[in-house]
Amino acid sequence: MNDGLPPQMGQSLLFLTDEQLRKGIEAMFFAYRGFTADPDRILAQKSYGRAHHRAIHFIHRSPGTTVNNLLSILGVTKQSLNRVLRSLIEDGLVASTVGQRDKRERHLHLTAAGEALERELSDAQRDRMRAAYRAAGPAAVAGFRQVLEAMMDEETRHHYEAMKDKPE
Amino acid sequence: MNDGLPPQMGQSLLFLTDEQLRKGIEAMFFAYRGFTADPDRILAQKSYGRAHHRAIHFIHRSPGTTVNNLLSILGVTKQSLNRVLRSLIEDGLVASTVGQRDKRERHLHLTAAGEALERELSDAQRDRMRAAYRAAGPAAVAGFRQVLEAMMDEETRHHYEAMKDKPE
DNA sequence: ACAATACGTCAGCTTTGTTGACATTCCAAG
DNA sequence: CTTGGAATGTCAACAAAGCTGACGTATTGT
Repeated sequence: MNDGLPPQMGQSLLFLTDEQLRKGIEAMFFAYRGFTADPDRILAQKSYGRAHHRAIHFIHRSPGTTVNNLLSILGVTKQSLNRVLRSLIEDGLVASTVGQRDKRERHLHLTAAGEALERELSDAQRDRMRAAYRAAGPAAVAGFRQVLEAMMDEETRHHYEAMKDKPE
Repeated sequence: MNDGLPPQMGQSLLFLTDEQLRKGIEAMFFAYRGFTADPDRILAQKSYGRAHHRAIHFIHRSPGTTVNNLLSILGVTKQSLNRVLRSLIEDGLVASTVGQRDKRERHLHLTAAGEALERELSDAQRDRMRAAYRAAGPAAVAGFRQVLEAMMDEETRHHYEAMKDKPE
């Protein structure tokens, strides 16, 4: 339990040592690779990338979302998103419809084919997540989420909270 | 507490619902942005990228490591790593010395300037990590680490475990 | 009428990943 | 001892996906 740390250090602060923080940083780096590995394999077969996955995920989560809204969630430029979106629309995975109230807006939806790919990707990602959750147990999962939420940028956390409690 | 889930579901498995898994997936995505944001800002000023940060981090952790070893830790191709390494060597942040036993190998070390940048980057990253840890508390941090470790690939976890307990 | 907004696009650049080809070095089989 | 294959690392060229900047168009709202 003792990591060779100064015994005069308050016992309750041992988890804030540089050593503990470094382990957390490396865990984050290595875990993120695992987190993306399974979807990446599926995407590579279809010559898509992670950018496509992100767009598909959030269009699925917020059907009818506008380009601008997606932009601020993903935190990329419109030129960058547009490249991805264009290929998804051309391939018939995403439908873009002109807004009724405001005709400048485009509302984005997944087509049946888009939903199918979304399910394939999220199934793969959830499988790994489920295995990790099951191995770690409910208390660990609660801590996991707490730390991740505390790690987000202020603005990012707003996006996260906003879609946190949407019904499936 | 009840998320609108079927009441006949075992109480202990509520954390494994698709809904909970999706929240974890999104938390992971958003948190990783925060995780890299501070170092990214520093790196941009010096016209380096995340790849440079990763190389610097692991050379700092394992001084004298070979290119091949670094390769398997980072999980990229040697050509990709080489480009990054070359610029770091040209800029005098990394020293590459021919192996004594095996002259094919190059042993990598950080120079004084390299150590200085490493410290600047890891200080920035640790600050955010520390704030998150402090906000979440020691129990949450333990759970955080447990879930991340369970999320890694088998081979990746070996790399993680191997450098987990090295002295600073 | 006019400024602001939402979206799309063109051009060009950077980072960071990829494959392919190649030089050097080591080691082991013949 | 030589020689051929494996291992290590480098150079070249290409692709994905991010970026900035400029511009066009349609629509909205003042």
